[in-house]
Amino acid sequence: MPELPEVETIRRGLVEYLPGRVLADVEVRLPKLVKNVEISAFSHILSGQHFTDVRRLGKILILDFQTHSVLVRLGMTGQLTFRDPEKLDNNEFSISPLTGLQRAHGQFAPDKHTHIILHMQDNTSLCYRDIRQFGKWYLYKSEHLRDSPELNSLGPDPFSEEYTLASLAQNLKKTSRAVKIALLDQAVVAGLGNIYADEVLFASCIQPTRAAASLTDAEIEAVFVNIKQILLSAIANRGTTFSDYRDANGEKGENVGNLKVYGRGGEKCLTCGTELLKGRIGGRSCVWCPQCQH
DNA sequence: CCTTATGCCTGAATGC
DNA sequence: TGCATTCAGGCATAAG
Repeated sequence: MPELPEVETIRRGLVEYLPGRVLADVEVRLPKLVKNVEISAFSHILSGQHFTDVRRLGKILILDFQTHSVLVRLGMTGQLTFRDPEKLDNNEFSISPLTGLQRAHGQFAPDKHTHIILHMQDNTSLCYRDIRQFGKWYLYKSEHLRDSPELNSLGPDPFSEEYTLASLAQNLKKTSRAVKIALLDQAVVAGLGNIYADEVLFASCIQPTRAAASLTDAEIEAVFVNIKQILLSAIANRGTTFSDYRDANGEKGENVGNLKVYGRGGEKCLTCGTELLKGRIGGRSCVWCPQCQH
């Protein structure tokens, strides 16, 4: 599921391809994904404009055009890939010798899960594929982007100047919610999802059920530092792929092997050997070490 | 203000 | 083999 490191990896891929390219036609096959404007306006406004930049805030990807910006929330299974027909080999998919399954080689051919295609004048395209259709797209005039509810409701991005120990401490100390749930709240800090929230709490030796307001200053500082370190490390590994996540080139990330707790419920803690517990906190699955985390 | 529940979705995994 | 059920979860929204 795309959290900050996955979205950042997609962004870094797209920024190599998109700026300067001109949109010829916008093909929206599943109109409900575009949330704040009619499809006709969405297509009409964007057609003919060129990409100026690709940015990210938290888990939100921002596609900048000359007069407008598009916000993309990838939800659970959203994929944004760049497609260049001139670079397609004829063997776009191959059969994995290990699994017998079709394995992507870089680019995705549009299929029944491809819901939005931005066609460029040079015949390349940006394909949005989303199996579970939890993704959301928004269109804003550039000057209104900062006032959008989607960006306005975000807390500090961990790699922005707004992300400080003081801001994190303030946001954690004012809520009695479980710290795990608080870390998933995009208004507290923007970018963590279930994978990295579990990883941050393990690295910080904090039980996920603890009330956020009960954390000591030292624990908050550990969380503050570990958020940045764990996300940076995940970005260096090009994100975590469990099933659906792919980068702008359709490639998987390599960060699964870097995870200490997420996806390892019932296995042994890599630090102390205790069996990792798996439970539900606030409706979300959660894995932690009962020995290492207090 | 808070917490909990629900709906949106498909596909993989599981149970009978 | 097939059919029904459960689970995965980001996020908005409603209810308690």
